Amino acid sequence: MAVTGELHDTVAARLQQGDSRYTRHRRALIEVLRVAKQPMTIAEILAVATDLPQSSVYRNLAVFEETGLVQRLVGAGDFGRFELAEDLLGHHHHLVCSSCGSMLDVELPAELEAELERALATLARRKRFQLHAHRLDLVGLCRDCAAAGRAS
Amino acid sequence: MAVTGELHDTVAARLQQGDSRYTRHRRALIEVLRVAKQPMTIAEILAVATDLPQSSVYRNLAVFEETGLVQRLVGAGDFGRFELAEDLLGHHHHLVCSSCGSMLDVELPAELEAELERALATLARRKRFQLHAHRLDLVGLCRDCAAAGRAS
DNA sequence: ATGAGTGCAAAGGCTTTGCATTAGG
DNA sequence: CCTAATGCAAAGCCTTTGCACTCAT
Repeated sequence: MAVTGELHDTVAARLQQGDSRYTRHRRALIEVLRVAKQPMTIAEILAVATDLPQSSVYRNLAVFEETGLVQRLVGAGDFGRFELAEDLLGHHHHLVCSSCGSMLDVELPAELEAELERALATLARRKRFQLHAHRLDLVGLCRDCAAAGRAS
Repeated sequence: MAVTGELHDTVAARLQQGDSRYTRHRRALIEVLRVAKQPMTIAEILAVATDLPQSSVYRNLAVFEETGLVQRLVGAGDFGRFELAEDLLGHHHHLVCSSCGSMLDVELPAELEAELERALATLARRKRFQLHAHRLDLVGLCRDCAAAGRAS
């Protein structure tokens, strides 16, 4: 969505609106998420950014989540995974590997996505549900795990 | 899907295949899930079945999950929710309330469901992903929370 | 300056486990 | 009978917090 350079400006601006500061650690955290090809667990983030103290990561992810800059997902394992929010990354869905727990971003064909949205809106209306968003995950084995032949 | 009476037989049979027993507690747990109109958290289960010790609930849900009789879901809050597996309950999706965390089962129009499945299969093939299942959640405000006007 | 952010370590809270006991088949 | 299941309480583990210090604006 936003160009690499723009991202940090967007984040900075959004944070300042809430009297929050865009500190070195926060910048590093956003950078980790930007570079990642997939939603990350906190453990993964800590492994990559060894200089970030655990508590800062937890606290800043919470701040980002409240600010709507980052969203928490849940894949196959039991841990949450974090990625940049959809308005920064664009709407998409996930390939969730039930063997290794990885999550990969994918986009639906625009046509289907549009039809799905229409249908869900209708369904929500019928159920008196105030629809804000939808999540669609494909669950199965990622390329690597399928090749490795493990089925767990 | 299965008629009420059949359910317990099905569960019993499935458990016996794995050298597991269908005990009083397990029966009670399945019954709680059967009666529930929506996926339940462990706290909710414990509140309803006050005679079930916590550790039994945890252990038995784990057993059921491994046996494929129950599946764990994650809604809006941070807790897992449990419901009978799809082959017992039928394929469906969820209305997830981001205010109160409740989850309600819903079915997609069969036509759309079929088309969605076709499209996802194609997508998976293209990504070399071995698709086993999909999850689709509608996120927003349930009828009650929307009426109450709370937006959190 | 001056309050948000940080860092360490302690506290918290849900979940899992150990072990002796009970009960299902 | 023999092994799985149970129940209590202890142990685990990820996450959250308290508090004094530091840095961004």
